[in-house]
Amino acid sequence: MIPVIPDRPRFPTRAVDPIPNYAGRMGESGNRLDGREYQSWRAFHRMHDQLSLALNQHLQRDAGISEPDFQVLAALAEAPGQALRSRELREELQWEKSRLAHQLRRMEQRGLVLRDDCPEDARSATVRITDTGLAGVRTAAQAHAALVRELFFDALTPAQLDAFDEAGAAVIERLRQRCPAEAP
Amino acid sequence: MIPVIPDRPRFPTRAVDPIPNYAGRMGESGNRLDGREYQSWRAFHRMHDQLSLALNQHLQRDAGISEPDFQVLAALAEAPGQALRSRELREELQWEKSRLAHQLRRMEQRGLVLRDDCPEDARSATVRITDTGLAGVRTAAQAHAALVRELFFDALTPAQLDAFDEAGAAVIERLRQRCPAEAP
DNA sequence: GTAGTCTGGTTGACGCATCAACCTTTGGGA
DNA sequence: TCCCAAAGGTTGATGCGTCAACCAGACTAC
Repeated sequence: MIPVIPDRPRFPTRAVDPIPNYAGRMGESGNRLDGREYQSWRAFHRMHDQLSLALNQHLQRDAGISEPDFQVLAALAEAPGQALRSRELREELQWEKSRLAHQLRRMEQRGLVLRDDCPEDARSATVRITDTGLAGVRTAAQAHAALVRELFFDALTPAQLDAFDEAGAAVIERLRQRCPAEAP
Repeated sequence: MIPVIPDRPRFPTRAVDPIPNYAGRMGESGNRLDGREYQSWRAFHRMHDQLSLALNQHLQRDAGISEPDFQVLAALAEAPGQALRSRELREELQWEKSRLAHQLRRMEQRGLVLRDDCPEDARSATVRITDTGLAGVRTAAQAHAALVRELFFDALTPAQLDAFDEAGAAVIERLRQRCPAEAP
C-alpha cells in the first residue's frame, strides 16, 4: 500500500517554480535534468511502453498468450526435458520468486504448464510445459520474433545497436553497483 | 481475460527443436532472432525493468509516491494554474484514457489531486494538484532527478546517449508507421 | 540429535495497465 | 428540431508485479 505523504515542513506559499529540481524550464545547474535529458528519458519510456504494448497485443491475437507467458514457455521449451525446477526458471528469467509463483499459478490454471514434485528436494517443484503450452509457444514464436525484428532491430543501424548494447550493459552494471539489493 | 490457445492443427510429435523460430540454438536463417539479437533484447528489458524498479522504490521511500503518481503530479505542477483538463493531461502523458481515470481516482482518494467541474465542457473535469500533492512532488523531484542521472545518464557516454536517442526515435517512428492504431 | 538458520516456495493485499462496455454531452446535419 | 455520431470520461473485470508475511524442508553447529 502506498503511504500518504510523510510529515514535513510546509513550503512558503509564494509563487516559485513548482518543481524546482526535476526538469524545470530553467536551464542551469544542479541535479535538475536539462531539457535534452528530459526528452531522452521520456523517449526511452515511450519506446519501451509502446513496443511492449504492440508485442503483447500481437501475441495475444496470434496465440492467446501474453509476453510473460511467452517468456516462461520459451524457457521451458528450450530446457532439457522441457522442464525446469522453479529455481532454475527463476534464474533464467531473472524474476522475483513471488512473481514467478503468481505467473505459474495463472498458467497452470489455463493448462499451459503443470507442476509436480521434485524428487531431489521436497520443497521444490518441477515445472513442465504441457502440449497446450508447447502449441502456444510454437504458434507465437515465429511471428513474435518477426515482429521484434521488424519493430526493433530493423529500425536500428548496426552502430546504434552496438551503442544500445553498451549503454544497456553500462546501466545494468551501474545498477548492480549502486542498488545491489534491488538488482539481484 | 486471456483466451485459451486457439484451435489449430497439432504438430507431429517427433522430437524437433521445440521453438524453431524464436531464438533457437541453431545459427542460421529466417525470422529467428540470432544469439546476439536475443541477448540485446533481453538486456534491453532487464535494463528497463531494473531501472524502473529502483526508481519506484526510491520514490516510494523518499516521498511516498509511485512513478505514475510522480508523472501526473509533475505535469500538473508545471501547468499554468497548476491544473489541467483530463484531456490535456492525457496528451501530455500520452496515456490511455482509462489508465488516467483509474490513476486519478486513486490519487484523489489519497488527497494528491482533486477534480472539479469544467466550465467550458460539462463532460470534462479540471484536475488540480493539492498542497499535499505539491509537497509530495517537491520532496521527490530532486532525489528523483539525481537518481535518473546517476543510474542512466552518468552511465552513458555522450556518443551512447546520442545513439540511444536516435534509436529511440527510429523505433517510435517505426511503431507509428506499422501499428498506427496501437501507438496513438 | 536438537536448535537455529537458510532456502525454496506460496499467499494475500494492493497498485498498475489494458480492454470492453457504458454514460453523458457536444456538435452537426437532415 | 430532432437525431445521431463523435468525444470526454467512468467502471468492472482481469492479468501483471511488488511487498511482506508465512510455511516447510534442508543444512549447520553444537
